[in-house]
Amino acid sequence: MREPPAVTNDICFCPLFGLLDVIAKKWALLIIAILGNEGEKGFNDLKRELGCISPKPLSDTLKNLERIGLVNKKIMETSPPTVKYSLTSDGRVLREHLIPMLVWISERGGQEIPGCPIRTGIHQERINQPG
Amino acid sequence: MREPPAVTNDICFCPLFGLLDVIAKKWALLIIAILGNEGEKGFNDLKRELGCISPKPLSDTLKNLERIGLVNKKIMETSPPTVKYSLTSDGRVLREHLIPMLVWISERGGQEIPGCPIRTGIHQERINQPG
DNA sequence: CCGTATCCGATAGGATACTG
DNA sequence: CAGTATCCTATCGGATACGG
Repeated sequence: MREPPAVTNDICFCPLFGLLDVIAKKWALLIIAILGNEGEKGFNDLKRELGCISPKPLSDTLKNLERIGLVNKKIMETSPPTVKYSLTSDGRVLREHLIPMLVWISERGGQEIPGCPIRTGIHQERINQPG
Repeated sequence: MREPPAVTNDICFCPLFGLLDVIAKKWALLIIAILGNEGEKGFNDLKRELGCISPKPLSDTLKNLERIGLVNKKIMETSPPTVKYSLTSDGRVLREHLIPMLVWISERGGQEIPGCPIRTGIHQERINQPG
């Protein structure tokens, strides 16, 4: 990115970029939305609910979300070890802001993709339950 | 993207992707936020306010936002012609959902970038005025 | 079950120069 | 002023195979 504006009077959005660089991506937003449902989820739970994501972008996104403190990863010492992802408290706050936006987007209607068992919109009850 | 899930019981997020593919990017979100301030803006107004964006991504993003009906482009037949970008009514609705999220993000604090005249947060009055 | 490794294609996005 | 053109790099993200 080019040097930020030098003049002090200018507004600079850099304070937003630490988070925006991670969450302003479709998978990240959906993961935050989904993680608030029904408590903790495993890697493959998420993969299944997202429907069409490859393991690599899911893994990458989860690591980034964990790094910036929105997602918590818990490893239980069972055998085999059980892994559970959940939102941190910050993640839950962010989600509260995010959900109305996603609901509106889904209600406005999106792209129809051939072969997709499309819904008229996201089922609000699926993304609006307390985490 | 891989084929969406075939089983009807599965949730599919495809309805979200038409919009998400465009707006789930840092520049798009900031442009929607800024365009709601102080009425219409020209290309270089936006460029200046965004602070560190190259003309190509700005041009690309504006075209995408216009294509999906969130941004309106008006060309006035002055000489030289005057171009003004503004939010459509849908764009304004989306922005209403977006702003609280951006404000929270900026208040939580982001990345400190060397050379950036960083603020403790976005000035809420700058992104919260009626469009 | 939970990923990592690898490879690959598509695209976001930056720098710069230039045009009407 | 409002972009377009060109080139380039980085990264997003998919597919598949594999390992703990």
